[in-house]
Amino acid sequence: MGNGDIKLNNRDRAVLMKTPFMHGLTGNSLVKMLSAMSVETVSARDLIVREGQRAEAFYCVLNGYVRLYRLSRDGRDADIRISAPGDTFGECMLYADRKYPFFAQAAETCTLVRFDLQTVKDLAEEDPGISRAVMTTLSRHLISTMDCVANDRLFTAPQRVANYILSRCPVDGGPAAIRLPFQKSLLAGMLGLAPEALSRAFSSLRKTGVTVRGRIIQVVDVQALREI
Amino acid sequence: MGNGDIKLNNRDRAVLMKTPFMHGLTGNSLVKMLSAMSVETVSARDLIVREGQRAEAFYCVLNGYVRLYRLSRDGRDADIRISAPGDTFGECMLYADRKYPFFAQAAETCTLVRFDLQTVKDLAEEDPGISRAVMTTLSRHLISTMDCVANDRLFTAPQRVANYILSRCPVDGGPAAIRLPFQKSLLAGMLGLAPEALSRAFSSLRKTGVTVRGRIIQVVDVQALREI
DNA sequence: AGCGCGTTTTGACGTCGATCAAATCGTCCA
DNA sequence: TGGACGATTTGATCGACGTCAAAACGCGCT
Repeated sequence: MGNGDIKLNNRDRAVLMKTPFMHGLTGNSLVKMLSAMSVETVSARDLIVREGQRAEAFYCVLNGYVRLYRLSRDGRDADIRISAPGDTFGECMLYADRKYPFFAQAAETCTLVRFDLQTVKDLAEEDPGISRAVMTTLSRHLISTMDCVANDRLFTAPQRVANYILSRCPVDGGPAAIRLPFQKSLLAGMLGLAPEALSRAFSSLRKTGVTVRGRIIQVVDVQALREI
Repeated sequence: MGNGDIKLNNRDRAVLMKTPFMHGLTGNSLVKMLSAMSVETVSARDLIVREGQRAEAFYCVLNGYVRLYRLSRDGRDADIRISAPGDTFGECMLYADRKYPFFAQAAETCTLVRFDLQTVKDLAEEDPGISRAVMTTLSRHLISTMDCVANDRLFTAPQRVANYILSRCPVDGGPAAIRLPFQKSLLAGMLGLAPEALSRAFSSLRKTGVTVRGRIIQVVDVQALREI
């Protein structure tokens, strides 16, 4: 703890500084915040937090992707959220139960910043800027999680995949190509699908002009995807 | 606006005062908060907010139930959350987009308190107690919405119904009876089911000792429900 | 360029839940 | 108490998605 961001490379530092937690911090608050932070590197498949474990920290992803999920008694798992670089997770524990309500697992090698919950909570009492950062982050997460519920309940697999593609496409209506930033199995979990269902959804989108080769997705007509 | 809580009956006032927004407020903040509030009564099926509408307020339910939902292009709707007495909704707009991401509809006649977003936002800057209330509420909503995603993805209809019953049963393991506080169709939407599916889930629970008559649900053995 | 392993795709099949329609139930009112 | 109306249940059918197994692919390695 307390080793600050000294070891961060430029890219990681830039990601961290763009988060609301670090963005507009004044001198003294910044110093204190740095003392509440430490940097961690975890390997693919490592567990970062366990459901039911007492919560003492929340995390910011600098590099890689983290899978938040829950298990059923018979061992099946369901993803709740995928945290990308710049995202935090576990910040909902600042003002709630003491136990994590999910597992967090590194989907690949990840660089994380760990924030001590109690310290940040204390800081938030003094610095409205930090409170604001917490509220902003919580609000966004709440809204995106509500989106997730609505998507699951309203849309079929091909529609959810189309929505995902659209969310990563430039806004114009013409052709586009995107590169998935992670494995398809992770995308499947993110959309609440089995990998096989994701694969079938992609092939059902071929007739709408979607071509998939490895992680590259090409779209003939972005506008047409919207009509699905 | 600004008519305060003068018109509230005792029950409604008690509900309001138990919310984190009003609970520990000091004199001056309390006065200001009161000036940001107004009381509204809405009839069954009235829309309280519309998706896409510019957000200028959030709400606290004092009486009745409010359905937050989204529509698909072809007119189907999906519930995202049911707000019960004591719950707030729309508070995620304090630090996020300006447009509501859902519709809110009174499921029955409701009494609500309307909070002006900008005023509360300004108040939160000065009063850490208010910030704390916002963060507490957002955290709880985020966690319960994550629970919702996990439930949808992990459990079948009968399991979700069993979970709901258990969440409203006294903790001990023996027999119990509960009364649904709303129509079954609302419960169905809450659990992400069609009303017919809820009905079938109830009847599939008969073999586990669950009896339903109108809004009364009787459970022979609470412990047995947990094993489903 | 060829090999080898983990990921993804495809096929076959079963189950769950949505949908539509019709019957029944509950509750409110006169 | 008898209706009447909306809510709920039941039945029949269908489509979407999960699961398991096997084939194909992609990618990194030498």
